[in-house]
Amino acid sequence: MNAIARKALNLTKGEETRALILKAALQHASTHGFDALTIGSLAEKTGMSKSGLFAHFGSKEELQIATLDEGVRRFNQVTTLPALSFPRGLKRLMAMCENWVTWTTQCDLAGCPMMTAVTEFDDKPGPVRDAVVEHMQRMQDSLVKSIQMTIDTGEFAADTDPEQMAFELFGVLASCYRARNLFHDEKANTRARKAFERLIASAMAISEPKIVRRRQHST
Amino acid sequence: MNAIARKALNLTKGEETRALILKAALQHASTHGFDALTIGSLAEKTGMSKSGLFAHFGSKEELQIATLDEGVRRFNQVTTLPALSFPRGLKRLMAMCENWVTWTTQCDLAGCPMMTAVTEFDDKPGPVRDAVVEHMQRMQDSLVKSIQMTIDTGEFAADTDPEQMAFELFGVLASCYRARNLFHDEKANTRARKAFERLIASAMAISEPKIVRRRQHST
DNA sequence: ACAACAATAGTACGAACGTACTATTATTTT
DNA sequence: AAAATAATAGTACGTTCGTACTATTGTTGT
Repeated sequence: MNAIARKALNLTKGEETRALILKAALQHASTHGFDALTIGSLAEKTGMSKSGLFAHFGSKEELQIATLDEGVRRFNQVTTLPALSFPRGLKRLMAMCENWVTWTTQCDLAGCPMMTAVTEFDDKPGPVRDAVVEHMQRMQDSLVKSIQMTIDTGEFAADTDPEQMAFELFGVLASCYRARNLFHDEKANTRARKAFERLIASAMAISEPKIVRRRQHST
Repeated sequence: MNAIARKALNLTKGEETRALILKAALQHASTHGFDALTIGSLAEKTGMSKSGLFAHFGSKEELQIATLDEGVRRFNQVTTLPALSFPRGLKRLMAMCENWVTWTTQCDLAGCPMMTAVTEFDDKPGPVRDAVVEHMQRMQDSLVKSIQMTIDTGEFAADTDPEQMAFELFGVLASCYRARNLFHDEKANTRARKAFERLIASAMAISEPKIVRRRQHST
């Protein structure tokens, strides 16, 4: 990128390089994990010197956090944001589910970087873990809110437990990623969609016509 | 352990040490992952020398695979095996689900080592990945078989899709582990149980009395 | 265009890694 | 008890790691 194009985007040279590094870093982390996100390998991948790259972050932990942030940014960009164009309630929730299934493919990532980060740092205290927890908590809150909205619109039964449902939706996604990445199962996405549908269907409010059985006859 | 006690168990000194190492290794891997399973840290943890420990495995990969095998062995020991004492069908399947929820606690492990291994090696070709795939495939097959049995006993509806159900059961477990390890959510186990129940209930065959609606009246 | 500054490269360091190779103990077999 | 063998420890090597520190190049504002 030349200086003129950069100015048009209001980017300094440093910011541009940083973005390029993070793109490579996210790809690397989504494939090999955040621990494999070494300064050396990333320097080689970007064609930079170790020290030149290092200067952008100051520590490996900062690099990991920055990469995680970038992952979340991209995630929101291709899942949450587009879903907002749907009316709040069931439509929007369903759009989000569908976007979850396809987002890594859309972003040209091997696996889901957040899912990787979760298992990698869930028992490793420190700033990176803190960042992971914060991000995942925020995502979960936003999901719970979406479900609550669907209750509020009357599309989900009033006694639906939003947190329980979020818990189960997340599980479907985890299972989908595993089937895709470990088994290369082509049916993974289909299975995930079916599971989402089942989950959503079972939460749906039964609406008219209300059926009242006056008499029951056994065969 | 002295030589006499060892002989009683038909163990050579080497086998005993190996078992002790693997116990420590499994604990370490379940907490910090299989990549953090370094010869040095493990030697320190067991009070052995690096070379003395190394000699038992010959390579890091072999150590990782042996640790994974040990994890699977323990898993089967506390989940699959006890479940076999229940009659085949729904009872046994439910026992397995319950055992999944509690097995890491029972074995004094921080996280589920297999779940960790899956995300750690799903994109890292090599013998360890091969071992992970094989183990997970075997587990899934056994789960599918259990579900099929429950269909055969008539407890699950005949049109139940065993693979789809296995997919969803696994997701619940993944979500449970995440909630426990990342969020330290005490409700994780309860949520998992509820999810299992829901999943099982929705697959259950509707049995007598068969209700036939002769007339429908709208309110 | 030139000074001021930002960005990148170069070099060096101690630590930890996996794994040879050899030496020394324990254990087992005869 | 001695000989044979298994198990463990010691030492050393080349790599790679993260991160200082300094030098050089590139960019930007005046």
